[in-house]
Amino acid sequence: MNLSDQIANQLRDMIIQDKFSPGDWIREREICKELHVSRTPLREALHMLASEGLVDLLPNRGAVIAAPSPHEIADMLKVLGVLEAFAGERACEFITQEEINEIKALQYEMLAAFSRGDRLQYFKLNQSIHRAVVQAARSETLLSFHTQLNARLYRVRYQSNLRNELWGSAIEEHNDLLDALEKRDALRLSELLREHLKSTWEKVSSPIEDEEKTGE
Amino acid sequence: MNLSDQIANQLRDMIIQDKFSPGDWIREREICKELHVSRTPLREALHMLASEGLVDLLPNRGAVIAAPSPHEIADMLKVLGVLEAFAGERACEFITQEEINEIKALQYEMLAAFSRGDRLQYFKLNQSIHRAVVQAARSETLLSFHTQLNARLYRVRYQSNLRNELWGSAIEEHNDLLDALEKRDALRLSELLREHLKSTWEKVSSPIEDEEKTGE
DNA sequence: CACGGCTAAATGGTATGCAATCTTAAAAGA
DNA sequence: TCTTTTAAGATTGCATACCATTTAGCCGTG
Repeated sequence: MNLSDQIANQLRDMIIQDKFSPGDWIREREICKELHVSRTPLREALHMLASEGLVDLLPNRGAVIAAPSPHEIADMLKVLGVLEAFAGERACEFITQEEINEIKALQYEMLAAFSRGDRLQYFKLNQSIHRAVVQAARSETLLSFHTQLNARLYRVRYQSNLRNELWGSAIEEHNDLLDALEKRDALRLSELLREHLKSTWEKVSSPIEDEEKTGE
Repeated sequence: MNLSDQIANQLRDMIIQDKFSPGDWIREREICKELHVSRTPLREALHMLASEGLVDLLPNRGAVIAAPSPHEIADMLKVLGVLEAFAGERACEFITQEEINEIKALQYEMLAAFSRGDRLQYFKLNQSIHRAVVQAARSETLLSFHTQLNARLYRVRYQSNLRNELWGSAIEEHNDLLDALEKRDALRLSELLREHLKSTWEKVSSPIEDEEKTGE
């Protein structure tokens, strides 16, 4: 694997894990020292992240971490909802019993994380479940777009998950989701997924409105 | 605008306009001479195209123009259908009369191109109409994914349009589409768009099967 | 005659240097 | 004291040079 790709992955993780905040400047030389690489592969990595929408490239002024507005976030969640709804339909068609069992296992692990109050683990398992459904849809294109959108949304969703009082609310919805999957009820599943994303927006939006007040 | 971006645009156009064929190798130094730029910005551009799926980057072996398999093409068209169906729903909600009139105008120009037997112009107008519908959906995310998918599919669609006997078949479907738009019949429009992409696959798939025989 | 290893040329990967641009801070004038 | 201008410092953008890897051709051997 290329050094550029490795760096891109590292930066993606750093952005997602909040080592950078939206609006933060990325000073090339600084990151170079930190990752012990030269500027060329770093710059290539930044261009990749830019075309994924994770950073904005300003001419002669380098890169800043993308800071999507509430409007843009709502927009992305809408499209994500559409993609997941479609994924759900197809998943009902193609998913194997083993995959369903794996999702069940993830659901139980998520319950465990909830009981322990381990929000990070809960969040990751939550994401894994959604990813598993999309993977069951057997569409590379869908998976790649889903991954792209999730990367852009990851931070904001994680933040809202950390703060929100309703952070365990996905459990009920995921139970229904699993039920629909087992019965291969495509219509209900796709409806559930779309609803699920809508409720995500509600959970996400109130913290965002708080954040708005603290300034850009 | 960055030199890298300019180069990326140029390469995109060259790929789309068939100056490269799928599977072709991109020899960096060669293209550098041709475009009168150095390797650094060219390589940055290639990385961007790679994350858009237009080229594949092989470690230590450079870049090749992506050659999607028939299966992958079908997959992309499916997802494109979903995106356009959603776009249709939203377009019914947000589109203005001016935009509808513009689409009508494009439709008439398409008829003109059809009458003249100008396949290239016909094809471009066809694409413009679809893009106009997506733009009316007022979703940046949707538009960007739609653009990305179209770029990946452009060549294959253009090729099939050139060869196929049924190259004027979109006219009837587009008439229905306009009708649904004017009546703001979201359900029918989204259904039409999905159907339209399905028929695209049928038009695309037979030439591909022919091509398959000539070897990878 | 065929197969395999070796060497050389070509290609991609990375580092660094130089030029252009932007940011800043300080100094001077109003 | 505040504003404006200018100059220095820093940062990015691009080019080139160097290193590693791959590939293809050739020679030698079985």
